[in-house]
Amino acid sequence: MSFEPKAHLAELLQAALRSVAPDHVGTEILLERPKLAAHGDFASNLALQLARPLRERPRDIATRLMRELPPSPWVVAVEIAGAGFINFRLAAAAKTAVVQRVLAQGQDYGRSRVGAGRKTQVEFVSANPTGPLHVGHGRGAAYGGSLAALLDFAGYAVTREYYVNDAGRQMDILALSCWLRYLEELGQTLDFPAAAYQGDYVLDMARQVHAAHGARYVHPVEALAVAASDPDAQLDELIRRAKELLGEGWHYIHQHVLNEQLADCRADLEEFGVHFDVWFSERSLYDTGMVALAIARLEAAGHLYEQDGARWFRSTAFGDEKDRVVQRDNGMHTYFASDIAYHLNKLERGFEKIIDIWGADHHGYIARVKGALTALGCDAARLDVALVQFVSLWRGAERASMSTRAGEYVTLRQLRSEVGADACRFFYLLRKPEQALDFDLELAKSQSNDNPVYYVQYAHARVCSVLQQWGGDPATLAEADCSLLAGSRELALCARLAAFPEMIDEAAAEYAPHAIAFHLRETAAEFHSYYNAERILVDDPALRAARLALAVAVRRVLRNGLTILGVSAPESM
RNA sequence: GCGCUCGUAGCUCAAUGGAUAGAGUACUGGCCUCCGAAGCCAGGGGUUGUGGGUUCGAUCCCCGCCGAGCGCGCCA
Repeated sequence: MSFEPKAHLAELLQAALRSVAPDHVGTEILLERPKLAAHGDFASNLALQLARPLRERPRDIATRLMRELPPSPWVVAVEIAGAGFINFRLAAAAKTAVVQRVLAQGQDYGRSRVGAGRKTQVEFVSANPTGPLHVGHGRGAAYGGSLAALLDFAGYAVTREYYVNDAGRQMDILALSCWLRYLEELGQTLDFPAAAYQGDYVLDMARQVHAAHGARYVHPVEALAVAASDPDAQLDELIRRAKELLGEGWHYIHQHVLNEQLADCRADLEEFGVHFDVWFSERSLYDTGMVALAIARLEAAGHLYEQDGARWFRSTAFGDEKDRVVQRDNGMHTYFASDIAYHLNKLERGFEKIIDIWGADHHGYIARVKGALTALGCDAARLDVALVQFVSLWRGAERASMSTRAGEYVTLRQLRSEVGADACRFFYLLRKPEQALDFDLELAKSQSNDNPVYYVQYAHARVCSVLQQWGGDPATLAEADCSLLAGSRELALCARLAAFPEMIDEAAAEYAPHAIAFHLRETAAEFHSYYNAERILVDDPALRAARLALAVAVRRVLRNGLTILGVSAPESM
């Protein structure tokens, strides 16, 4: 039986609407599950919505709608309440049928087709491969990974992509840092620039180069004596000389540090349960001429101009605050230029929707990227940018430093090892992305035992434990007579299970995986409550089977939800 | 100064424009001879920063103000 109460009620209301207000059949039929049991199993505000267009009192409209509702064996009562809500009470069988539905659909329960297989790309993390990921990246990883899984579950054809910034100055600085450490490692004395990367991982990479190639890349440090007007200029000059001195060797070191950092980053994310389908190289955009092509297209369309020796994109024509440089006076393209090419490339790959997940500090970028797409004749509405607010890390009352350059920050690895991957992901996802997050390490560590994730996992493990105790074959539960589930807690649980697919659709539409975390916590709470109030393994075989079926359905929903969140569903803990 | 995001219980956070704003945590008091007490039950806790506006109805939408974070580079 594939009967679904919500869809059924919507049909009944649609029929009544056709009869009562034929001119307004397009009115959206909304059905919600009331918070209060006194308001029935479903409520519709249809009469309230019609009040204005019909110029009639909501309660009068509700009365007429109610009179025109086709009779249904699944509905036992219809009431008008409050300002004009129509409240429905369902027959018990209509409520408990969800249990068999969950058992039959298994890991696909909750999966929907709203995405209609539309090609969708989620690009996230995309951190510069210049050092270990920190807790801020962790939030982006948790959010992006779960959002991608959520959209996949909702029927979109999702590609998970990481944009590798392997073409920029930051990579040059890392390569330089590695080489300077290498020279130190070989006994040379030099002033390691304060603006270079200080972290120990740079030293590790330098030792690898040493071990593999000995003194092959040694050059006299006298050539590196640079008069420092300012730190940035000093670095640029050092990079220039390093390239000159090393020749091909520079490319080797550059590639080496890139490979090392990417491998480290990928392993880190995989251990966090976050997988990417595509690692897209920024450099490839230059190598294949895509950047030049994109800029040429903007030029041809008349959106570029020269000023102060640089080439500018007139982004103010598309709502940006100021025009933006795409090519510097030294001939180098800006990061923005490759980003234009990248987004153009994304659309050319046939994605109907591209979702960028950025740190909140990049919000000023949205207008210029969308502007560039519009200027290129693309539909900028196909790009959605989801901003993730910052994570500030605290050790008790003390704020932890988060400087990548200085190498002083808490890494995602540290966080995972201290708090655990499951707890980390759940903690990240327990708030919506636009909310700033204070992550107190002391708190996360000391409270890891009553972290909400254990609450949900515990409910899952409990069901497993009961099944083990029972010892029967869960497959036989498909024949259980679920109409025996008549208790208020049992019916509440059934309603909770039935709401899972509805929640999935809403969460997907709003890019809000945190809604899953909250829903699972509520599901677990109702199960714990039920478990304490009633015994599942009762003597009566029929009732026992019905309760076991309900428990297995709860376990299934918990497992399906946790899977989307990237959190494990342990059988014991 | 301008722009983006945010402001909800002591603390951390929820709530497609809907009915009496909800959880967790902390605090107080109960529940294991009974399927896992990482659990359950009960209790107090709020002028949703503030002042207006829109309407049948606003935590949500609009405007002002206060406060916090971020951005405003030929860096990424």
